[in-house]
Amino acid sequence: MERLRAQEDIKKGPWSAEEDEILMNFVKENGPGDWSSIRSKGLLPRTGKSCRLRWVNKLQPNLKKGCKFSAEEERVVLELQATLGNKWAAIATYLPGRTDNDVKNFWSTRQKRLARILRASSQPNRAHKHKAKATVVNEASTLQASVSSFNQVKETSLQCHICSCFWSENASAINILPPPDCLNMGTAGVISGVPPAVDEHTSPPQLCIQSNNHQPSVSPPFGIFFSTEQPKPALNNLPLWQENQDFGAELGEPNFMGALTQQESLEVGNMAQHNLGLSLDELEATGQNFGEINDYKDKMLTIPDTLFADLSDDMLDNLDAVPRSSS
DNA sequence: AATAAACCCAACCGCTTCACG
DNA sequence: CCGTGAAGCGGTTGGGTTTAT
Repeated sequence: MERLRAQEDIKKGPWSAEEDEILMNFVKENGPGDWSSIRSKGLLPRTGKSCRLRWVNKLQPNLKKGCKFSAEEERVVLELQATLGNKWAAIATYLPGRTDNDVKNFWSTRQKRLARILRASSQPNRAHKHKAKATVVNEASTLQASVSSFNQVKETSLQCHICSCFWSENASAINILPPPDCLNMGTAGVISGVPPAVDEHTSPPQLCIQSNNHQPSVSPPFGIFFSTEQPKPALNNLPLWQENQDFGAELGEPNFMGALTQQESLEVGNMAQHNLGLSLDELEATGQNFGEINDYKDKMLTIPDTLFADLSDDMLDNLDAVPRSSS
């Protein structure tokens, strides 16, 4: 009975300014901890859990309030999410002024947005269907070659079509970030960079390479992640991100991937990765339409026509969400 | 101007981990 | 060891705000 009454005394819902002030004063005097004593001392009718959350997410100093994630923050979130998974608290430690809740909300919103854009871009355009193969082969091999050489030269410069690469050695992952202003065929960006000073105790060793002659108009994330444990990093041998594995479901055909061979699944999945990995904010800000971006992505991957031979019309309609050459 | 859709984010819930008696 | 409570974390929800139609 006592417990029941105690539960009824617990206040929920939005915090008032007065409650915030009481909590701030408590932390000022006692430090951020012993949250449950706030209620047991009768200071606030809130659970310790609620008090802690309020402090962590809203009241603690140095929080970035009311400003959107920057492109750099976005890049960090995407890179770390790919490496760490949904470890929001861990990811937030790399983003000063951001909480795990911030990162979580950012990611969640972004995923919804991607899903919406994916749907929106799925409008049927049969004229472009089945035309993926012709112009893309060379670019795919270019990327492949670049990845291989990058593996070997690491710290020196190299020529390729990719303008921005991120190499997280401890995570056994390389993130390739090709901004669309490198789209022009034949444009070779000189990539050079040196490993930044790294405190191995506070941050994972990371080599960040930026283009010398390109300031990406659409900054990362736009990436392919793969394990360096793969003996030969090749486009058709990349492990999929989880969201790629889920892509079949996104297409409205849960068994889509299952209908394909593993090799085909990998290719489609990585193609989808491109689609899902766009930096939407900046992409939209540039005013570029998705057709252009999709054209670009076409140049990065080869999708054999045979892939589509056995798919239903509905599935093909959905696949229009995936980049396809307009030529 | 009205309405719907999308976005944003505060706060809750449930689960796991950890510390302590 | 075991039980219990606190703290921490990730998932989810709901409501307010902004943007698009």
